[in-house]
Amino acid sequence: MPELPEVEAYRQLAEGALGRPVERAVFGDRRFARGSSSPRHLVAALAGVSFTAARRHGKLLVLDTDGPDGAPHLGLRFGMTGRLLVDGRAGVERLIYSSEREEAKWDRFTVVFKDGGRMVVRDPRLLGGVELDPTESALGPDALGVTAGELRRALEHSVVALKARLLDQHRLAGVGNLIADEVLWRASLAPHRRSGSLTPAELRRLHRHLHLTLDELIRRGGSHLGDLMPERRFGGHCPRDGTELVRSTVGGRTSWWCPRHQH
DNA sequence: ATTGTGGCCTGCCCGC
DNA sequence: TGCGGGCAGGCCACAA
Repeated sequence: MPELPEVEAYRQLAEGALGRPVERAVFGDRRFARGSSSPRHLVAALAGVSFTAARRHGKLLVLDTDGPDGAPHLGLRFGMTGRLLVDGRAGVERLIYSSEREEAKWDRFTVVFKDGGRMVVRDPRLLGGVELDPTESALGPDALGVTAGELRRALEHSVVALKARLLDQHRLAGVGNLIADEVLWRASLAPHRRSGSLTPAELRRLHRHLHLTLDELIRRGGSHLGDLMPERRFGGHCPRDGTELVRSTVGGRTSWWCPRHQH
């Protein structure tokens, strides 16, 4: 599913859409419009502009424009099944939980450029969305560049489950369910640990593994390519010590973890 | 303010 | 072969 590594791949793909005047934008499904702007307003704001930068903040992809009225920013979210295509090329090949099929009705939002090319958000389940001028300040620091101090501030003074905090995009942006399980497993921390209970050593360990894991998954090419992923099922075993994994719901999400080495 | 819960959305897989 | 139910989780509205 699109977590930080996939959206980073989408961002790089979207760089191929920069500097190309937009002829028109089209909603394949009006429900894909998010935020306070109507689909009509969003489409009108994009006509004639060119994208000037493709930025990623957590799982949010932002395309800046050279538009006149304060240069509108286009926010793209991909939910768990959304893909980005530029001129027919996909940002990632395989997307777990989504479908490989090509259905015209899944093209929820399309930007047609004056050169004839196009950028498409394809999302079978409509869990993503397109928003004009998304409120980036509502997001926590990006997980890829988060400092140890920022991570500590995102987690301290809270009795909420550690994993729930890691998934809270307002505190830390970019970690989704699969990566949360992978990072906690690598850092030997139980998902239900109270967020504020981590010792300085555990915080350092978590910070180190967060960066190592994200770097590795970006290199491998997807959030579903972690070492824990193949065992995230009934009867699955810990790749480190062979213990049968436990499944529980933490922070409202299905969580798999090793009862022997994660504390 | 913080925190937890349910709903949205629909492809896919399973059992009957 | 079709059908119903359960499942997946990012995000948001809502309640306590």
